[in-house]
Amino acid sequence: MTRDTTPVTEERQRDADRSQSTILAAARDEFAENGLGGARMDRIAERAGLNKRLIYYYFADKEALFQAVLEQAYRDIREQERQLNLLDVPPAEALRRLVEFTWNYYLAHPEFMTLLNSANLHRARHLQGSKKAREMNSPLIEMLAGILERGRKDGSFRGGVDPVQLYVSIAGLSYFYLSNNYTLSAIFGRDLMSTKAKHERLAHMCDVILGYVLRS
Amino acid sequence: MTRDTTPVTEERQRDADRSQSTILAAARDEFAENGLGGARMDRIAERAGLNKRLIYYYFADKEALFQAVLEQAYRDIREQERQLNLLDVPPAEALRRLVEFTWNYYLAHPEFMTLLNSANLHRARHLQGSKKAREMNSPLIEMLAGILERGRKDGSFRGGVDPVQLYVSIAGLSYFYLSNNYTLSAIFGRDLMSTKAKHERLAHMCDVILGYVLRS
Amino acid sequence: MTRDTTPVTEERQRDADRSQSTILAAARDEFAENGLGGARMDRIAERAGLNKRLIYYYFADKEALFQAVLEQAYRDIREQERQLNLLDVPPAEALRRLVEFTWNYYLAHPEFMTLLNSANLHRARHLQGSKKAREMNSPLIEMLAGILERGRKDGSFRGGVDPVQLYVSIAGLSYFYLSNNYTLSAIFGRDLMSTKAKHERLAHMCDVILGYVLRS
Amino acid sequence: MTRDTTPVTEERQRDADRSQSTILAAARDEFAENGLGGARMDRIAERAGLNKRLIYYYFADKEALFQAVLEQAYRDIREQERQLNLLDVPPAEALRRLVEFTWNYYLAHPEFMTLLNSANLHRARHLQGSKKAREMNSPLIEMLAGILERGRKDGSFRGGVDPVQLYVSIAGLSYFYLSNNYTLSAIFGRDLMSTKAKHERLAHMCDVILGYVLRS
DNA sequence: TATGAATGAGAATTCATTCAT
DNA sequence: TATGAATGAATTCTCATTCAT
Repeated sequence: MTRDTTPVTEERQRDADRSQSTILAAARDEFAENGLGGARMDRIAERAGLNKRLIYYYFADKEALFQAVLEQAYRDIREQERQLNLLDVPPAEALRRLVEFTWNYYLAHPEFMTLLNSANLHRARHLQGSKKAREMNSPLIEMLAGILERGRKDGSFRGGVDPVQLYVSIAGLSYFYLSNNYTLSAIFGRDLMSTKAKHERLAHMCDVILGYVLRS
Repeated sequence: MTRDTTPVTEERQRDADRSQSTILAAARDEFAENGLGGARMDRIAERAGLNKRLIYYYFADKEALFQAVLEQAYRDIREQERQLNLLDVPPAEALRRLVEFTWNYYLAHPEFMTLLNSANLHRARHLQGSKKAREMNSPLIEMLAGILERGRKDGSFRGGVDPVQLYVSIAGLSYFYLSNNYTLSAIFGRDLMSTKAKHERLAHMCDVILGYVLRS
Repeated sequence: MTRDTTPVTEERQRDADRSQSTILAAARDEFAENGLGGARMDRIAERAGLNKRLIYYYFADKEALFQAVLEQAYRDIREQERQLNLLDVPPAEALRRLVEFTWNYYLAHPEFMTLLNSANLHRARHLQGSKKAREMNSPLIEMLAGILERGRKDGSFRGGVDPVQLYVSIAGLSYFYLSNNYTLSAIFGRDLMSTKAKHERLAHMCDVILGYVLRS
Repeated sequence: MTRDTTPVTEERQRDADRSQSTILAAARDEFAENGLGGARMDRIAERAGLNKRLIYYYFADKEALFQAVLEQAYRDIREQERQLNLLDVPPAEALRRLVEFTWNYYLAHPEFMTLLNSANLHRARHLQGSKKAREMNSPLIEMLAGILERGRKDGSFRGGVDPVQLYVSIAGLSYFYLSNNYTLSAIFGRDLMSTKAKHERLAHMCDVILGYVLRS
């Protein structure tokens, strides 16, 4: 009997897990494209290919779903960040790689930026509720601190650089360009997303960060 | 007769104009607080202290109202930017003032950032329709170009700096910090909006920009 | 003084009359195109090139305006009908002309049919209120009675034909074809409004009416 | 298990079907009484005893609902027409029955006329969209063609009668009288819907049609 | 006579959510 | 676990009508 039911249960569990992450992925896309206010539960169900009612089976309501999506998004980026290994790389090169990583992550995950915007529009109340806020702290801060320390020690970097400030600056340089690329393109009348433009932006950002950090 | 009718006409005109800009201001606040999807026409009317129907009398629909708000927001910031006179200021100091101006504008007008986010969430389609997109080009670009030129000439600045890239970077440094301050505060567990934190951020940004631009 | 004001008053009166009939014409078109429920006071004002408020100056409300339009429409058709002089025409030819007149009137005034439909949709309550209902009686009834009498006397027409019934039949033969021409065209898959089709219809209707009335 | 689920599914299906046709019937009445522009979705829901939202669950919008009502109305009349069996009836009698059928159908289904009027007010655009327009072709046309053929063969009917024209005429004779009965009654000052008046009309129409068709 | 501004009631449609199975 | 049917409360937008001049 046990043998009989156990696999069934497991299978069900697997189905349940799959449904749940299908919903999460669909919701992420919908929220990313339309914001929290513009997202539609109907469309999420449709994207997921599942019944709308099922969403409510797994998530209390739209808000809870958004919070889950947000947490998942943080888990994803932190996971990627943890893969970055810059311990053996010379400080300047390490910084350059870090800038590049941030840029590429936003490029590959534009939804992360819109989710972040939505979260902040709502004053991050979805994070307040989450006990995991602290877990969301980026491992990049630690990494940056290490790099800065190494650079300062070998005399190539200036001292007194706050890794948190630098982290925010690195992110901001990519973020503003990519998140506002539609309005910026319209205003400047040039395509900011062409291959050439993207190369130039990345080069500029590296110059800025290194120009700031390198001891002259 | 003339005396009688003229003021009447003017007052009417003034009423219409006043109603329209009252609506615009109310809409700006509502859109800024809730995004395009989360904004409520009812609330806009309520904020404006005017009949909801009147909004539709002056603006075709929610979208058109949003577009009008956006255009107004750009007019406002460009107006402020034009006031900045940095011609007589030494290049390095001029750059510092420019960073400071940007920072202070965002601080004083947080709604500008959320409006920008909303506009980009919708792929700037409200700008595409606007013939004024080009008028929205920032005078800061020209100003920056002049400053960079002066700095290069007097030997204090490095050459080859693209004013557009630099403009985007200056904006991005403030923008990311302020626009995402809720999530960042939650994650870092510190208040990014304290007076001290704000001072530190401004100092850091000036360091970054000048560190990059100054010839070592 | 009298001399001075009189012409002014007359001119004003003329303006007033003109405005009123401009409104009536605009309203007739709007009601004809959209029915009573679908007509829009805004559009009527726009069509008339006059301020919406003015409509209310001359007509109590939408209903009263519709009633005025209806009365005008009846006045118009009765006026035209009165022009028909068939006294000197041989009975059979007179009937043929009458059929032709009806057909041509509907062709030239499709709005008359839609107005009639609207009036009947509302159970002719706009006519009930009108003291003029009786004035709306068609002179064609009398005319028809005369023709039938002449035909019966000269032995060419059958006796016992009710002029009212015949009037309704003559009208009905044109009306159904023209009023429902869109659905009929769609269903039959042929264009009922081509020149050829119209000729055929007219010939058919004459055949029907004369076939019925002529003594065999 | 099978026993358990089958009826469930069926009942669900039946509920959905029932809701849908309840809505259709309610909508038909509302549209018939008020026209497309005058009909109210609220009232349709109320008439149906169902939630207004449900209407939108099954029908895209008011227009689509109207189209569905129209198609249903055509299905209904065509269904009734198909029941008419006039093959074994002598031609003259067959024609008489056809006139009578048409008359009685309109009498019993006055909503059909107002729906038709609404459809034509809107230039039959609801039919254009419907692939079924052709299916709506009346079987009466074929029937009429057969009757005319039989009558011509046995020498009682004249030749050269177009069944489509005759069909339109038969319909028109009833339609005009019944559809416009309110205005006609007001104008003539007599009740066109009294039993006597209706008898007289039917007799007249038969006389007209047979008078036209019968060889003298 | 004429008009632009303003409004309250209402109408279509939408949306998150729940029911019943 | 999964789903189609159903709903109440909004929400955007419309419309006839009135105000003030």
